[in-house]
Amino acid sequence: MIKWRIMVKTNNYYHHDEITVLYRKETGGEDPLEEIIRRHSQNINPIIIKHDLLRSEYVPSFLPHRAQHIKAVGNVLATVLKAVKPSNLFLYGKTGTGKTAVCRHVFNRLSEAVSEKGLNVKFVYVNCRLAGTEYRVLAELCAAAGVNVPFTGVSKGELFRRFQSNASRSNTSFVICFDEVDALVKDFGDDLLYELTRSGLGNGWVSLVGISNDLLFKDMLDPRVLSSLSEEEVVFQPYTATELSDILWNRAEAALRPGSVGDDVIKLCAALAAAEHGDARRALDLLRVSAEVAEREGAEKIEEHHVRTAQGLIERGRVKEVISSLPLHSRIVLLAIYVSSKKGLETTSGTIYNIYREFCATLGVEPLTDRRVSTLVSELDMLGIIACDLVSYGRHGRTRRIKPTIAFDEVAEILGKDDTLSGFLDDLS
DNA sequence: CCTCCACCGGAACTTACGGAGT
DNA sequence: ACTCCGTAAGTTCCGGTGGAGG
Repeated sequence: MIKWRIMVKTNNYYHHDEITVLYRKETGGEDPLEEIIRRHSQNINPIIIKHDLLRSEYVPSFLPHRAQHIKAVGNVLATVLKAVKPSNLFLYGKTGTGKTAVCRHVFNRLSEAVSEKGLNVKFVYVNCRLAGTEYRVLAELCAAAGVNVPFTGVSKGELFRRFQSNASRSNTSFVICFDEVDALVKDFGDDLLYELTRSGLGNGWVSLVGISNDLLFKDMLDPRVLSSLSEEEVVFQPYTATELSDILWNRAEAALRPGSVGDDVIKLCAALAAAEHGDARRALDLLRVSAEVAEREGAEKIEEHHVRTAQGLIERGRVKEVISSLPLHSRIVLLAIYVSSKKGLETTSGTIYNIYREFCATLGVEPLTDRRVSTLVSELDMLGIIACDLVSYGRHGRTRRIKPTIAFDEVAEILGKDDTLSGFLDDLS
C-alpha cells in the first residue's frame, strides 16, 4: 500500500492536509499573478471569512448531534479527575462520523480540567496511519513524554524503554488516543498495544483510546489485547443528510459571509455527502471548495452549480494527485492497462503483464516480476484508478479482469506529461 | 465428479540505504 | 570503523482456488 501524506504540524499534532489544485487560464501577455494579487489584496467580495473553520480537521467547540457520544466518552475518561485510571476505550464508526472530533474535543476539555487541578496526566493523540510505522508511533509518544528521540537508528525496544523511564521519572500518567489503529495493527500486529496495556509507569498508568473505522478490526486482535482494550465501547453511526445540514450550517454561519450561502446549497452538499456514507469531512470539503469556486468567480453567493463544479474538481484533483505521484513501474503498469483497454484487448493479469514487459523493453528498464506487478495492480485498485474483479475461466484458469475507471484521455493527459511515457500515447489519441 | 489452468496472495527472505551508538 | 537498527522495494517460494471441459 502506498501512502500519500502531507503533514502539517500545529499544536504538536500532525494533520493530514488535503490539497485541491485549481487551475485557471493564463491571461495574455500580462503578469498572470497581477489580477489574483489585486483581487486578494482588495478582497472585494469575500465569501469565506474564516478559512480555518471550514477545514475538516478543525475541532469546533460545539459538535451537533454528538452530545450522546461526548457524554459516553466523557464518562469513561473523567475518572482521571479523581486520579483514577480510566478504562480503556474503543470508538468505532465509518470515516467522517465524528470519532476524531469527539475524542479531541473531550481531550481538550479534560486536559484543561486536569491542569486546573494540578494533576499529572497527559492526553496524547496519535494518528497511526499518518505516523505510518510502529517506530514513529512510539517516537510520537516519546515526544509527548518529553524525550527527544532520533527518527532512526535505535531499536523499538529502546524507544519504549525511554518512554517508560521518562514517564515514570516525571510521574506522569497518559491517556493515549490511537486514531486509525487498524492501520497500525494490520501492518505491524498488536504487540505495541499489548505492551502498553500491561505496562506500568512507576506510580503512573497508561489508558488507551482506540479509534477504528474498520468494524472487522477486532478479529485481528489477540484475545488478550481485545479484552483489555475494549473495556468500553462507543459506536458512531453515519450522519444523516439532515444532521449533515446542521453541521454545515453551524460552520457556515461562523466561516462564511452572512447571506452568501442558502439552504439549497447546504442541502445539496449534505445530500451529496450523505449519499456516500454520511461523511462529514466530505460535506465540509465540498462546501469549502464550492465557496472557493464561487469566490474565484467573483460571485455574490454560492449557487448550486458551484457545488457541482466543486464536486468534479475534488474528484479530478484527487485523481491527478494520485497518478502524478505514482512511481515509475506503477505508471508503466497503469499505462499498460489503459492502452490495452483502449485498443480493446482483453485486460487480464497475463496480458497486462506481457504489455508491461514490452513497454519496459522499449524503455530499456528492467521489468519487475509478475508477483510484484500483481501487488502494484492491487494498489492501483485500492487507489480507485482502476477496478479489478476476480473471474474464473474454468479450464483457462483464474485471473483478475482489470477495468479502467477513469476516462482514457484524462489519464493520458497526466501520464503524457512524463516524457519517458508520452511516446506510447502519441499514436492513440 | 474430477482435473487442471492461470493466476492470486501470504510469508519469508534479500538488498540497499540512512542513521545511531560506541 | 564497526555493529545494530528500521524502512522500503523487490524477489523467491509455494499453497490455494472457481469452474469449464473432460
